Amino acid sequence: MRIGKLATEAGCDVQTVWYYERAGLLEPPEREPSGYRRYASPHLERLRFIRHCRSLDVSLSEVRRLLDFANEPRQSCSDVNALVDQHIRRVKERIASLRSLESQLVSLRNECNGEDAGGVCGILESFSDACASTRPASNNKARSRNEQPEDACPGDQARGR
Amino acid sequence: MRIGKLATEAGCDVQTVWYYERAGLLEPPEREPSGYRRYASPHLERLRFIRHCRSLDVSLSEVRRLLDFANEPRQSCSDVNALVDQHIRRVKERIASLRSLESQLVSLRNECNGEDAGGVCGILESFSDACASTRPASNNKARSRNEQPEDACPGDQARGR
DNA sequence: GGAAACCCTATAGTCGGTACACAGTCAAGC
DNA sequence: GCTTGACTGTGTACCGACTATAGGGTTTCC
Repeated sequence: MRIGKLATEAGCDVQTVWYYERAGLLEPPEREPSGYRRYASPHLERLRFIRHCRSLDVSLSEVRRLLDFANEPRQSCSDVNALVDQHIRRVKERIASLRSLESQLVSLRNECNGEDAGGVCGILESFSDACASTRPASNNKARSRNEQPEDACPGDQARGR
Repeated sequence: MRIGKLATEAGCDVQTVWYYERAGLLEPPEREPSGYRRYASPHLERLRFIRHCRSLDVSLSEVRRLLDFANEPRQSCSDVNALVDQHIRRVKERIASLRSLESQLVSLRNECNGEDAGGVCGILESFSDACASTRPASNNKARSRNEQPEDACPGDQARGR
C-alpha cells in the first residue's frame, strides 16, 4: 500500500508518517520505480503501535525504547513495567500540579467581586504578588507622571507604555 | 539594575528576559553607553507579573491580553473574569483527560503478570490493538522467515528489522 | 593589567507534529 | 492522447516557551 492508505488506516496524517520515518521510528520502506513508498502490513502495525502509544501520551523517545525492548524479547517485562510505572508517576504528578493550579485559579477568580470596585480589578491586582496586599484600590490614573513608586504594578507600567 | 539582577530578582533566566523582550511582552529598556540594558523597578514588577502568570500556566498570549486589559482600566473585570474562567475550564478538561489516561495506563500495567510468561510481554502486546486479543502468547521467534501474517505485531517487525 | 564575571547579538535546538511551496506521478474521463 | 485532479515526493518554515551555543564586547575585582 502507499503512504496515503497507510496513514488513513493508522488514523494519522501523511506528514506524520514522513515525520516518523525521519525520526527513525519507521523503517524506510521499499520504493516503487516512481519513487513512491510501498508499505506492507508490518509497517501498518508498527505505525498503529506508535499511534497507540502517542494516544497514551507516551513520548516518541519512550516509544523508541519500547521498540528496542521488543527487539530483545528477554527481560522486556521488567523494563516495560518500569517505563509504564514511570509514565504513570509522571501523569499523577501532572494531575496533582494541575489540581493545585485549578484551586489557585478558582480562588483568584473569587478575588473579583463582580462589579468594578474602585477602578482596579482584583484579579489583575492579585496576579502581581508585590502589589496585592500593600496597595489600596485607588484610581491610579490620578498619580503624577514621574512619580513612579518602588512597588509599581505591572498594570501601571502597561497603562503608561 | 542590569539584566542579570532583574532575572535573578524575578527568578528566571537572562535568556528568558531577552525572549520576553523579543516577544513584545517587556518594553525595551534604556541602554547604558556600553549598550547594556538598564532596568527600573516597573520592569521588574512587570516581569514578576508575567512569571506569576506563567507559574499559573497562563500562556504568553493570554498574558498579553491581561496586560492589554490593564491598559484600559474600565471593563477590565468582566474581560479578566472571562479569561480566567476559560482558563479554569481548560485546566479542568486537561485534568479529566489525564485521569482517563492514568486509568488506561494502570490497567495496561496490570496486563503484565510480573514474570515473563511465554516470551511475550503482555504490555507490549496490549500496546498494539490488532494483536492483543487475537494472538496466542507463543514464542514468535519460532515462525519461519517469509511467513509474515496479516496481523503481525510491531514487536515482530522490531525484532526482525 | 589580567582574569573572571557579566553582557551583547544571532542563531539553532527542543518536542511532536502541521503547513506550505513546488515538482513529479498516477488514474480516470473525454 | 490530453487534461484534470488526486496523490506523492522533497525541502523548508512554523508553533510555544523557552534553552543553548557561538563569538564577541564590557565591567569589575584583585
